[in-house]
Amino acid sequence: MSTDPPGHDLPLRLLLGFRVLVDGVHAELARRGHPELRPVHGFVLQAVGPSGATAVELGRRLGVTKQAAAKHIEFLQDRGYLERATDPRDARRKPVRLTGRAFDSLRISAAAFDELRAGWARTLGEQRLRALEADLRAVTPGAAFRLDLPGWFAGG
Amino acid sequence: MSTDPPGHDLPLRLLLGFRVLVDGVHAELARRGHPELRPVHGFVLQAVGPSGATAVELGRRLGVTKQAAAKHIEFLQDRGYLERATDPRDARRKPVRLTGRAFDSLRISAAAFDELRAGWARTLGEQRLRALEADLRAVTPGAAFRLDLPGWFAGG
DNA sequence: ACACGATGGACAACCAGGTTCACTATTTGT
DNA sequence: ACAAATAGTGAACCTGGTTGTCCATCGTGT
Repeated sequence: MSTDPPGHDLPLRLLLGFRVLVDGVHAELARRGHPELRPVHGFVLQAVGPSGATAVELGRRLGVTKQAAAKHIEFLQDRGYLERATDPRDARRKPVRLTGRAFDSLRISAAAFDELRAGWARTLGEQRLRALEADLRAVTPGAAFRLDLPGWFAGG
Repeated sequence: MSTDPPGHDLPLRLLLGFRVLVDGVHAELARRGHPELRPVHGFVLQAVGPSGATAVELGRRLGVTKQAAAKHIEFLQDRGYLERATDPRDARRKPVRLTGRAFDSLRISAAAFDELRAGWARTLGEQRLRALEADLRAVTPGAAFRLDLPGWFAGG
């Protein structure tokens, strides 16, 4: 009797929205000197954070194994986004830190996300956009971001 | 001067929302006799559709190569979700059709997505949810679903 | 002081999913 | 009739995830 829209439209739109925003940011990143960065790398750099992280910590934050985290570290270190440090208190730990280049990319990302959001605000109105954000927060868990998109999606 | 929320929250919430819905549907699918189906498979079955498809057509609909599509076909055929047919007009084509098992899984998925949507409607109110759907449609392209999530995200 | 368990890092093997390249069979069009 | 386009298949390769294994280092309890 109700004429509710079909439920399958919602997940599609959510994913599409995610892709639109992330693609927009990475187009800007590519323009501004970071063409090698893929969506996944932004999340990794974000997870490393200003205080750095070890492979184990990074894996925990991202919801993947330490080995998977180590592969990302190697990739980003090779390209100048991370640098290794040592921990004088614990010779086992080999924390990585963000380089200037990494901070530069994070600044560009943040600005691009803000600009994209402003575009949505122009389309929807700030009021509606805030409602959208609030509603999404209400129906999603507060949980941290999980990096295992490929495996989750396709079944690793 | 404005105190706009940071733009980076939006993509996270969109992705989280997608995951919540898809995880919910697949939990239900697993309970109802389809534990092997991964998120990606739902999209493949949807893309095959009631009228069937060949590997080339499927690849086009999903935005991946025909070889990638063929791998999905092989997987789903082995598990009884797809069956091969022949085209008497063109011996090159080997279209696949959905089996009864596939239709069963699609019915379960549709019902689960509707139920999940109803849950969101209970939380947000039907009004707000419709606004959310309309707003998402307004800021996302009408484009079809692209299957290349793993490669897109991590850089294949 | 020392042995033992826990922790961090690294390496190898494996699987999934995507890609490109190459090849065969069939159809279509000139 | 023959050449170009199309459908399917297989192989090699890349990435990113996993598990399993091993070694070095730290912390703890006896």
